[in-house]
Amino acid sequence: MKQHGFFDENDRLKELSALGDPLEKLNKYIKWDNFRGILNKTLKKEAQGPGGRPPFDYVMMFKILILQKLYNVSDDQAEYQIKDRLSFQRFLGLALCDTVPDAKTIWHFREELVKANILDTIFYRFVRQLEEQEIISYSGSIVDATFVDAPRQRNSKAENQKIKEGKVPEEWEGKKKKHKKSQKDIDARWATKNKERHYGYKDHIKIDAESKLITKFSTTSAAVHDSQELSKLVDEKDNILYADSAYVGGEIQKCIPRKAKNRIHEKGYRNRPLTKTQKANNTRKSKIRARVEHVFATMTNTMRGIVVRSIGMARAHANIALMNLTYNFWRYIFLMRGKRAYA
DNA sequence: TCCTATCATCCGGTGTGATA
DNA sequence: TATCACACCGGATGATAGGA
Repeated sequence: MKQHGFFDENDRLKELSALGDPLEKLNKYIKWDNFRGILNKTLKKEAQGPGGRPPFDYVMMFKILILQKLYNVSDDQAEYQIKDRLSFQRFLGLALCDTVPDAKTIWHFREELVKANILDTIFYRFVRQLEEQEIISYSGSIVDATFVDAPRQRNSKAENQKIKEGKVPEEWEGKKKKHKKSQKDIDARWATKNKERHYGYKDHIKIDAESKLITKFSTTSAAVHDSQELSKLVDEKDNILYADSAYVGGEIQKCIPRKAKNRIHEKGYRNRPLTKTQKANNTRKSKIRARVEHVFATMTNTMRGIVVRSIGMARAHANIALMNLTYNFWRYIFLMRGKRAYA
């Protein structure tokens, strides 16, 4: 395992002064044992015989994945930081003398969850808990998307052309080249926004306007337009729907439930600019819609970036699900801690 | 002692930033 | 622009730990 400096002193001080001990609060407010059932059901294998080394506690392993998303650390870093930090050990319920899972064990655990495709189930199970507690009200919903940058590939033009066609370049095929193929992301795509180039995926989310909790999400490559995923995000629970002008269009209106009030921004066109009234309407809508930007800001600043380091859509989707779930945990402890009007 | 999950290590591969 | 060091991902395999 590699050990190297990752957190500088400023990080530590910032964390201590601004957040107190967030991990302690995560343990206080999140009922981790609620996830034990689904994790055991999915991961526990039938014993093939007597004996065998016992696996690490699945809930503890799951908490490690949340730690990784909260602090944006790799598997190797997670192993090192758990050994190094008492706050991490306390969060996981480990004593100083306890064995810490190897970086590869963490990788394998995540891989099992990806293969079983249960991170969505876990995410929506937590959303249901929040609905039952009436923390999510659906009095207003906001839809938006953000780029999730992935490691940029250095493919040749010909290789990129093949990938665009949905094929795998021949040079990556074959027994000898299986390592190369496993390192190549053929699902991530390029996209440009505000003259900035992005490579990777998109996290399309719907949040509850009042609590700023994520209630639904979907993932695509970065090249898919925001509006294409709207139908997957809206549902009958939505009463008022907010979104920016990227979601304007004839087909789009069809997927909005009839009872839902449409508060999507109006869009100006060439030779048909917005009127003063339309601009004023957009400004009024913006006051609510902007709340979704706070979600992305928390992910960028507090959770140290919206990125994935994995390869392929399945793993990226799992990592994005974990990221959204971690954000919801974070937001939940904030709401529970203050017990004050939502900021 | 057996069985098997996990560990340790190696290898192949990519991306990024510093430097010349 | 090329090269290098470093950090990291993903997979394979033999060794090891620990319960029955």
